[in-house]
Amino acid sequence: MPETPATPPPTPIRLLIVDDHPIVRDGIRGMFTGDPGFEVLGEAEDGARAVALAGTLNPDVILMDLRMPGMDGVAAIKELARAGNAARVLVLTTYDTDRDVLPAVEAGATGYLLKDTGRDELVRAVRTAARGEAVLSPSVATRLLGQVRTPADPLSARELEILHLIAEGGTNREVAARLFISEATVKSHVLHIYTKLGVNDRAAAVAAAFRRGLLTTDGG
Amino acid sequence: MPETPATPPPTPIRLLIVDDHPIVRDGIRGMFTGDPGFEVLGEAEDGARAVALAGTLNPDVILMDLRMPGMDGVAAIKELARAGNAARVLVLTTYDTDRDVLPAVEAGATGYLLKDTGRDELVRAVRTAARGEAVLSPSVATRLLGQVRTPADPLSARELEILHLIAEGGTNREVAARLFISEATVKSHVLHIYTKLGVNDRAAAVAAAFRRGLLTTDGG
DNA sequence: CCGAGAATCCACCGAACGGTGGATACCGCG
DNA sequence: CGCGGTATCCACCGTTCGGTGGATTCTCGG
Repeated sequence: MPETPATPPPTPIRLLIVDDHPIVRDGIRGMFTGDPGFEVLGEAEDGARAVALAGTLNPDVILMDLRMPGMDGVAAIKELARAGNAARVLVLTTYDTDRDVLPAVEAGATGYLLKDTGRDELVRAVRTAARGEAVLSPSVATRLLGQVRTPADPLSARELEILHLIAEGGTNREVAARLFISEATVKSHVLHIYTKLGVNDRAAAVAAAFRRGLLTTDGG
Repeated sequence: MPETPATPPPTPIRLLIVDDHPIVRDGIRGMFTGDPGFEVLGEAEDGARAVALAGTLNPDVILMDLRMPGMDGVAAIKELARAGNAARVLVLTTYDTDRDVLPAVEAGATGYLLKDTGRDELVRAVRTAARGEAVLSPSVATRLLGQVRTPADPLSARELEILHLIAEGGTNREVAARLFISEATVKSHVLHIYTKLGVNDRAAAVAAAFRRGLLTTDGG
């Protein structure tokens, strides 16, 4: 079957891959290598390296992890915006907790996907992001909808500090002694924590905190 | 400098890659492709597929994720042992909670690594595992040492049930009404939970449960 | 300047918790 | 059969928690 006159091949979408895990970087690169619609410009293992490379290489889309040592993904997204870099940032990460999703979206990410995304879906998502259109994984979309309905108040530094001590089993009295404040003050903070997390007791507060990424299994 | 008479090239270590995330499978494969010391025989996205392929392909080492839909990694390791398959299983996963590490090790895994393992370390680990020697990431080794010192008692089904209700903020009285038992019974279970988790109050119990994988952020 | 939020603090009081020291019944295993 | 673990249940009591309804001071942004 004769073809219509050949049109020039479209300019490939140029990618930068940012992830602290070598396996993941290799996996992502492997998904796009060999596809003429994409060109992998380079890789970075943290946010600072990503910002530097983006300034040099001018990618169309940056596939960005969030939790990385040194400068994390959110900080990098902010820095890219501050520097006026035109690249679209597509977050690709394991975590869909509130603590991860919202800051990234607020920082300016064009998309947010989880690492269980299949190859075809990822390719489509990168194309969508390159056009400047938003792309969200279903669980992230659900979580954002939830946020629109019931916006969560962030805990203050002091409240977070007290939440950690509560999770270790500290009574209000022990927490007070630890922080050199009165037990009444601790109770005030505790009640504020409950209000913000929408719970009524310590156990539920701790659970909600884990689910929101405020407390983590690696103690940090 | 003249070389000694050439010895035949060593037989490559034959690998099977098992992970439900396409990105990760690609990444792992990319790490070994092109290295003449290894041959990637195939890939599987869950435990059942892994067992079937291992029976057909007879790999030397299986790189196995644990949390997968359908048959998970631990069940697959057990099934491989039951079938007398000689392949060494090197667990490669994101999670190092007690709930993940111990069952895998008990099921017969030769090694346990986390996905932040770099390429060189992973290659070394695969070689080690192929020789039948154990290989553990530092955090997993630490956790196993902790288990040897203070073996953890598993929570009974009832205790787990109550733990979930506590994490939702249920008082002992509410939990009792929910389960059609007396408040005294709930308190007995609660105290047993504390003893087994090594804590003294509900909040610490919930935190410990999340850290051990007994409670998870996806409600399951 | 004003208002909101964060941090600090108080008193009071009923509810709930944690600890103690028991008890019985059932099941599975050696 | 005996033992250990699980599930169920009790009474008592001191401690802690959660709720209520305040208060003051400081900082920051509009």
